[in-house]
Amino acid sequence: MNSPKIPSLGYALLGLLQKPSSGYDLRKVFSSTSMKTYSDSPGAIYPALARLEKAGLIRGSIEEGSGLRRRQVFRLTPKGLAELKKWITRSITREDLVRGAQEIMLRFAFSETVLGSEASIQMLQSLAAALKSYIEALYAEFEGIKGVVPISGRLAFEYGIRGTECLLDWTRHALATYEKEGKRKGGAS
Amino acid sequence: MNSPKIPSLGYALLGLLQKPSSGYDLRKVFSSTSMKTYSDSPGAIYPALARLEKAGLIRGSIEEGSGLRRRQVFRLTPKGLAELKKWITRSITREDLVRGAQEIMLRFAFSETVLGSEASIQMLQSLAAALKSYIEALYAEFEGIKGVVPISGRLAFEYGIRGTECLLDWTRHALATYEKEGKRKGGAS
DNA sequence: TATGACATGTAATCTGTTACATGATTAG
DNA sequence: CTAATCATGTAACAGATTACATGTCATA
Repeated sequence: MNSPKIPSLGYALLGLLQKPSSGYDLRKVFSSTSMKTYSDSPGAIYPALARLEKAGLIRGSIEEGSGLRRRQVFRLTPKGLAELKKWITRSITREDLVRGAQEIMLRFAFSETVLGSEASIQMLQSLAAALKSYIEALYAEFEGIKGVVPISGRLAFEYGIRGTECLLDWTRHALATYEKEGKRKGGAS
Repeated sequence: MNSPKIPSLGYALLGLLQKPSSGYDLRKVFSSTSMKTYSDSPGAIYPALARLEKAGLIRGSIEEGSGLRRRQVFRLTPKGLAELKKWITRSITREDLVRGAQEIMLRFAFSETVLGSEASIQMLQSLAAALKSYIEALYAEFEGIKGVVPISGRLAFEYGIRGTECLLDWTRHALATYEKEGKRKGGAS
């Protein structure tokens, strides 16, 4: 129906709202933890929450009397949870990889609590497949340019390859971790 | 005087304009090469070029008669070259690292042709120092959270560390490469 | 003559940044 | 009483995305 493209920040908020929180709580998450890549400015958070609420993905309720000032606590609606699940389970494309690992990691980080560890494992497998084909393409492009660019340009491109290979290594490490956990607990989910 | 904050795309354009190019040429670079992270849409490129020209950093001249349609070729002005140099030689901060490696790599890729290999080496040393301190901080934060997040969250954080360590490894590789090159040519620039 | 590559641009819209504004409550 | 922290928001502006508009030249 109406899917007016939710930006990355919107999904970050949906994921964090698995635990009901106020705008201020969310800002603190962005400013104090490792999610500093997202803006903690009120001019970003509050309008984004308003958009999500207008789209019916979250619902805010004012909490009075807890001592402090009026606080609006937001919760995921069923529609919001569905949207979050859809986002996490989208298969990983070349475009996702070109944009960088950040959004992929955000999806992965939420995958387990939203959908369970089988979903995390599936995401890792989809990621590994996309990475292998991407790395091949990068090597092919490298062959074409390595003679015609300065050393710094060649090295920068090499980092592009190394970083992607590092992500693939991590993927294998993560899969191995889930395998171990699965055994320890004796099975999936 | 007037430094109304040039966005990343602006610097990418300045760097590419070391070789005089038209807007269309630049778009092709963004759409066809490894710089796909930047938008190749005319709605991004042409206004960005207009801003740079208004700021006196580049100058466009219409090239007639080369067979095809009117083509406006842009060139760096001395002011633009100075701005580019300033951007490349800025020391690397924690904020730069948090935002990701992309802009750092862009600066590095241009450093050699704009300022020479000594500048590239200095940038690598500055980067290595910033990375070492950042990695320590990441490990410290990891200790605090690894018990309280789900496996997928812990793994995502681990990737943050691994990716940063990978960048540090690359930095050493790049420094070693310059050392070898320096020996082969018998000294710096 | 119609298609596709070359080449440049504009308009509407969306999102984020920066800075400001407001006001309650708590600690000193 | 004053400052800091909690908590929410708005307004002006900058920049990107998407889609559209325009027009040339080569080729099939």
